[in-house]
Amino acid sequence: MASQLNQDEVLQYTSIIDHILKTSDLDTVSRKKVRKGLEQQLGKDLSAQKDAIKVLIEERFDAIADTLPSPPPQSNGNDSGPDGTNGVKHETDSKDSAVVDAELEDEVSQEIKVSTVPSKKRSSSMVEDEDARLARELQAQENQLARGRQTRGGHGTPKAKPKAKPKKKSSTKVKAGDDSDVDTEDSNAPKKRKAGGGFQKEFNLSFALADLVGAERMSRPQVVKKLWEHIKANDLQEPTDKRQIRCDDLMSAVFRQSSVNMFQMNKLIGNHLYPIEE
DNA sequence: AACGCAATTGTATGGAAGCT
DNA sequence: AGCTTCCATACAATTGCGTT
Repeated sequence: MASQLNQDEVLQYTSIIDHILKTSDLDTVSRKKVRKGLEQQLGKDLSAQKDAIKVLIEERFDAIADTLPSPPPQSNGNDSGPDGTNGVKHETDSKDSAVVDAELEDEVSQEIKVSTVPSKKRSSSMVEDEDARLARELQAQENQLARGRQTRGGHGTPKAKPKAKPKKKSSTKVKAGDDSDVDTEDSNAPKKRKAGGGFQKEFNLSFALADLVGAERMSRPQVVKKLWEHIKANDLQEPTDKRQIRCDDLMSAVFRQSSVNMFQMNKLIGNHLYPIEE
């Protein structure tokens, strides 16, 4: 098969392909789509020249991608570290929510561009692009690590809370404990994920937090548990609203606030958990 | 009295979509 | 049609308040 393209065809197809690519989203467009568009424009079936056209499309893709403004330097990229632990709030507070939203969106879209190495869309020929992407990804990760305090995904996860999911764990969850026991024999069931997921993952604790809970390494739930032990032992709950926790010296060192909301506490804990590197 | 929900994050899994 | 890849979602522990 694979009849080649003659000079005229190359010129003709190139201009059409260029047009299609320029009017499409390069992140989502596929060879197939371009070929279909080309067939549509020409009004004929090009399956006989599929291979040649495929090569041509990839060439044009590269060429056009090169002419586009290079991917946002992302200078800071992640740095917008929103919850920069303490004091950070003012940063978002001072901005219009609209502005913040826009920035957020921008950030997300950038991140998506970087991370979604659309291998299935771009296919094999874009290896160089892929390398560049990987390099940027690594760079971004390094930046994050360098910044030290990360809530580890705390702020970054673009899809972290896109939609308030209809979490209805409730009943199943309540009995999860004994469920898992029974699980062993009753394995014909959809086989839940074996315990040992994210909740069991241990983290290195910051000095302040380690001081507070009395251990240098713990999983998140364990930290929460210890914190509550500490809170109750010292009677740190606000009598009027028990969800409010008054911070004593040890806790102030961690949360840098005089009082903290129960849920906020969980959030802030993330700032003091660091991945354990082998 | 019992259950649902709120917040946090990492992992597993099922489904969907695209490509060959 | 089969394979690959990506995305969305459930779930794990913890507590206290609110609702039914």
